[in-house]
Amino acid sequence: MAKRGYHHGNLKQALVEASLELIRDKGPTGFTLSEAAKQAGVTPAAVYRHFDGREDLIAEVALQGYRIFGDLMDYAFQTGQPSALASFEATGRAYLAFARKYPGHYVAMFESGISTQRTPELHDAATRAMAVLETAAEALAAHIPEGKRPPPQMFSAHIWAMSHGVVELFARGSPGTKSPFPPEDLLETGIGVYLRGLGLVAPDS
Amino acid sequence: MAKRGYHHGNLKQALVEASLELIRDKGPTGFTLSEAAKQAGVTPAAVYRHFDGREDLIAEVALQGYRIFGDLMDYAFQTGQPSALASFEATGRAYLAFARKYPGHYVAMFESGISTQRTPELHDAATRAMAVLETAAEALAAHIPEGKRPPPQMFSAHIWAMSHGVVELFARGSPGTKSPFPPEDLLETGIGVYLRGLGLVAPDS
DNA sequence: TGTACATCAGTGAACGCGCGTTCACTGATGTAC
DNA sequence: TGTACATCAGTGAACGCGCGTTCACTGATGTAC
Repeated sequence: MAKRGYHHGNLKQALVEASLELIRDKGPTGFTLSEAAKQAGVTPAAVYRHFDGREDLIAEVALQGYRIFGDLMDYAFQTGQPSALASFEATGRAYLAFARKYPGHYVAMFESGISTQRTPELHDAATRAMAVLETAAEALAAHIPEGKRPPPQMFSAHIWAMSHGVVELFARGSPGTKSPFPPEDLLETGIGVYLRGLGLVAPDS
Repeated sequence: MAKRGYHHGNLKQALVEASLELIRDKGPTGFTLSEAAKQAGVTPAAVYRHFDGREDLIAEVALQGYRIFGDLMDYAFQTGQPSALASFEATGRAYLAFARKYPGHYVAMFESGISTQRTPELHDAATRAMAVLETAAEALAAHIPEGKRPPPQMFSAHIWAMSHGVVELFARGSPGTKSPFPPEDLLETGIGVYLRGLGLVAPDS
């Protein structure tokens, strides 16, 4: 793929991909700029042609992650249309699917400690991804009788929290905990019960 | 408190408390054995009189955390008795309360990457804490018509996941995200909707 | 009460290591004429 | 097509740093007699 020789050809992206693997395998703690450089076949100093340093490299990984995540959420949302309910459920599932499919990005985004406020770009990408879930929640809220309607931001937050919790506690090998159920089932049923609680699903489906 | 002089008097616990502060302030990444020693007013080498090394020190912090957590869960459970519902809700709330009140312990337990399998002691303490939530879930399950009763482990997992998600995403300053609502409210309403979905709370309470 | 001595919790110096970062440099590429 | 030269992406050596860990040691404590 990349031309090899004195000039790498596509070092920036090669570094991102090396970082992705390292972050996935060793966690954000274990990730080092030097090792990422080594894995890309290059001197640590070369990294500074493309990034401001270690943090900046992680931030780029996270940025790409948020963009992929946003695309995935968008796609899931579209998949469920025109049903507000189906769209909402699909976006919930997309969270877990993303964590599974892009573990390196996921860790860079949610476990590396980098702030989404770091750059406007990063903030935008993160906001956009979240906006999809909120849009889905708003559409769903329209189906709830006006008087008893909670703010849509609130239940998008609930679903986001449950998704995140399921991923952290049961889908990643975190504290050696054995998951009592497949995470996908757990999230599916959790969202199901929740939506029933909102009166959006028949009690006896 | 502690006698000062050549002999510290209570160095082991002093190290645990220094670690607690460091972990709280700098995260598990920023925590170093040397700095913990320094903060306890002692040479790094002195740490090895009481711990096998850096990891072992973190593990002790986590162990104490799990014990406090277990006690808190127990207490919350008792508080809600004899109502199964009240007990269950109280244990859910206890998770967030613990994270707020013991942030250093919380981080050591859930974000430091140490495994609960590390020692039998640690495993026992972690298991015991979780067992309280499961007991509460079992008692609650008895109130659900037998046919439509999901396994109690499943909804204790749901509540655990939502609690954990709320803490990680909204109660800790993690990715610079502004919480749209107070975490306590978010968790309270989230659990409320969920329990309604289980048919355990009247739809119009 | 006083002395001898074992125990043990600390010191402090040293280590090797890998880290992130800097710097002057050099080799490859691409463009102007 | 060929040469001169600017640009730029890499090298490699060096740095200072703080880390976790080890070791022989020493000072304080507490117990036996």
